[in-house]
Amino acid sequence: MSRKHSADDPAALQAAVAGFVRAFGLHQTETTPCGQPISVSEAHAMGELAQDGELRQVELTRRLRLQKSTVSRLVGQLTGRGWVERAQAEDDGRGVVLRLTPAGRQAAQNLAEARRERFARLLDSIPAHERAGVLHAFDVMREAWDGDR
Amino acid sequence: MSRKHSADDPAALQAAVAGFVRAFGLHQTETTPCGQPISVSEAHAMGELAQDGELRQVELTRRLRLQKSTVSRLVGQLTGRGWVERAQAEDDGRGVVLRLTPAGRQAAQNLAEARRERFARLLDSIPAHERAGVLHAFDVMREAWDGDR
DNA sequence: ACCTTCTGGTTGTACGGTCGAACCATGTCC
DNA sequence: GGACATGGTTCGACCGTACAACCAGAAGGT
Repeated sequence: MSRKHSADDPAALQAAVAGFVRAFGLHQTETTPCGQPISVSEAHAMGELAQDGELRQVELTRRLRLQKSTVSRLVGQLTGRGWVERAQAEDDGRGVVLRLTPAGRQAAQNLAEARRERFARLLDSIPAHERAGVLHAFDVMREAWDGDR
Repeated sequence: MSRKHSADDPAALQAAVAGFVRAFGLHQTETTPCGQPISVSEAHAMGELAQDGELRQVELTRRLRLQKSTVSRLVGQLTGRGWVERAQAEDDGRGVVLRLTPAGRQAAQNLAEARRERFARLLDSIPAHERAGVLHAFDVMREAWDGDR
C-alpha cells in the first residue's frame, strides 16, 4: 500500500494516521463512524456516563477534551433527549453531577450494541494474528501523544 | 489503562480507538492536530496536491471522502489563499484541474515540515521496538474498515 | 442528428459542533 | 474579609459539512 518507508520515518507514520482518519470519516461531525444518529462527542459522553454511572461535569469536560461551554451545551442536549439528568454535587455547591436516566441507560446500551456490532465486524476483517498488535498500537499511540503534548 | 480485555473483544478495540481519537483532538475543526492554522481537510487536500502535482477536483473529492460541494468550497478557500489554481481539464470540458501555485508549494512544504516535526517527536515517544507494529496497525485498520464498509 | 441520462462543478441554504469571552456563584487561601 | 481560583451557563461568532437545485459538458441510444 504505502510506498517504501522505514518504521522510523515520521512521514510513514503520518501517512498511516492520515489514511486512517480519512477512512473512518472522522471529519464528519454529525454522525458517528458507526452510523448512529448522534454526534461523536455525544456518543463519547454517553459512553463515559454509562461506564461510570455518575460523573462530575468538569470531569467529563476533561475526558472529552472540550471547553466547558461546549460540554455545558452538550449536556443540555442530552438532558433534552431525556437521557441525562443534572444534580447538584453534594460536596461542592458549584458542581454538577451527571447521571443517566433509565431512558439514557437504554440509549447507551443501544449505542454500545451498535458499536459492538460495528467493531465486531471490523474485528472480523482483521486477521486474528494481527488483533493484539492493533489493539496495543492504539494504546501506544495515545500514550505517546499524551506524553509529549 | 483499559480493564482486562481480550484482543478478540470488540469493546477493547472500540475503547482503544475512542481514546486515540479524543487524544488527537480530531474534533477541533480549525486546527490540525499538529497545531497548524488550517483545517484538517485543507491540510489533507494540500498533501494530496503536493504529492500528485496535478489533480482533478473530482478525484480530490473521492480521496477526501467529502461532498463535491464541500470540496468546491474548500478549493475556493485554497485559491483564495493563493495556494491553488484551477484550470480547465483538457480532456473534459466540465472538469477542473487543480495545481499548487509556487506559494502553495511553499506552504505545502511548510505544512509537511511541521507535520514531520510533530510526528518525529511522536515517534520519539514510541519505543523503538513498537514502531513497526504501530505503523502496520494503522494500515491494517484502514484496510479492515474499507473492506467491510 | 436528437433526446435522455450521467457526470463534474458551483451556489444557496441550513445545520451543528466548537470556541472565546463575559458573567455568576461557590470554594480556597492568605 | 478580600483576592484569586474553579465549575457552570449564556451569548455571539466561526467554520466545516451536507443536501438540493441548478448548469454545462459528455456519453449513449434510437
